[in-house]
Amino acid sequence: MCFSLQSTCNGGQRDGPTQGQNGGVQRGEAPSLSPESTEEPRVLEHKRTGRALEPEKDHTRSVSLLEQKRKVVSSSIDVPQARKSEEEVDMDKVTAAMVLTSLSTSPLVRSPPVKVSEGLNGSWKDGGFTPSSYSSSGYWSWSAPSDQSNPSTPSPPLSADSFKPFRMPSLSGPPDDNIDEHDGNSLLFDEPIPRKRKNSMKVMFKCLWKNCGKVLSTAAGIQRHIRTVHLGRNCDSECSDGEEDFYYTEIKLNTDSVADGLSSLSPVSPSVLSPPLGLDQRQPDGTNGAKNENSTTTPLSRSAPSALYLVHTDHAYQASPTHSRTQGFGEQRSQTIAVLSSPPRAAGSLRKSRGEGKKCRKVYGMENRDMWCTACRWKKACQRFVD
DNA sequence: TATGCCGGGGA
DNA sequence: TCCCCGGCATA
Repeated sequence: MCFSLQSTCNGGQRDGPTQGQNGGVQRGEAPSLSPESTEEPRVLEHKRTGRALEPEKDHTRSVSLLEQKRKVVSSSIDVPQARKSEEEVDMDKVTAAMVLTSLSTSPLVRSPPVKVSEGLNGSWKDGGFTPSSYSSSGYWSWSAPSDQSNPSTPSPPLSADSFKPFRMPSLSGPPDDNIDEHDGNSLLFDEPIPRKRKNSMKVMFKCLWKNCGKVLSTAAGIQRHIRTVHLGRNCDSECSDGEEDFYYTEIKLNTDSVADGLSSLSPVSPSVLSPPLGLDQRQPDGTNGAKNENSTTTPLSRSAPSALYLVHTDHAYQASPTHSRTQGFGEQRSQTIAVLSSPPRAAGSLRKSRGEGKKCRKVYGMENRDMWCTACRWKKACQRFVD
């Protein structure tokens, strides 16, 4: 954005020792250096120095010309009274038009609407913000017109480094960067980080049905999907027993670390979060045996990029007691989810819990290692003192 | 930190 | 297959 305002950008260096030498630009002299930037510095100087009140001059000049016209007309034309009043009516119209025109071009009038409705490009350019606040480190900032009366208004305290990556794209960026001035100030200069963090996690709901993996943004949507597509129920959620709760999972996408979270979670991508195979291996009565644990967890854990997203486990236990018949699966899924949150190495292995009983090591001690069972010597599961 | 033991590698 | 060990999970 500094391309056509290079001189102005340099001139914006307030504290640098080379101010006025870097490019030979002093603030306030920018208008004479770049033909393309004549309007912005003019507005810039408008309040600060009072030297260049071009819009108001124009306004005054217009009114003066109008007055002269009126005088000329009224004096040079000797018309009948009726004709004269008609002339006056015309002149009144012209006057009104001129006044309106002048008012509409006056920056004092235009500024407030600029703050609300205009985009950033028009804002600073037309007087809403000044290019003089372009910092020496090369980042745009701005100040409200009311601040322009103080030439020494310091730059915002926020370091420009943290501000640049977010601010610059906004000039041509998405609409949500089109923030109003106050919001922008608070966002950019006060606490931008919490705001960003707030938006950095995106909660999605992923269907766990085999070969589906559909991802929806709402729980209701995924429930409806499961109910209608997989469970074959065409009724509303009223007739649901909540079984669909077990066929989707809630995932949190960290949009900070995932460049394009949804692209990696394409509904047709089975590599990200494979639906639990155990789902289709449900026993006829709808329950799942623990024997499905291995077949369920292994493919999930091996393929899940657990570093990229977190699996929210809360609703895994939100099932009402009426879901007790699927509790086995609930437990299985909770284990699956835990696996997803773990490093890939630990996944897939259902490491049996550490035995409580004394093992050869404890019984015989390290000094009597030759008395250990073979398994213990080999650091395998003890065969002598089996739990 | 100590212990149990899985997974993997070398012989 | 035997043997050993790195490394992880758990108490």
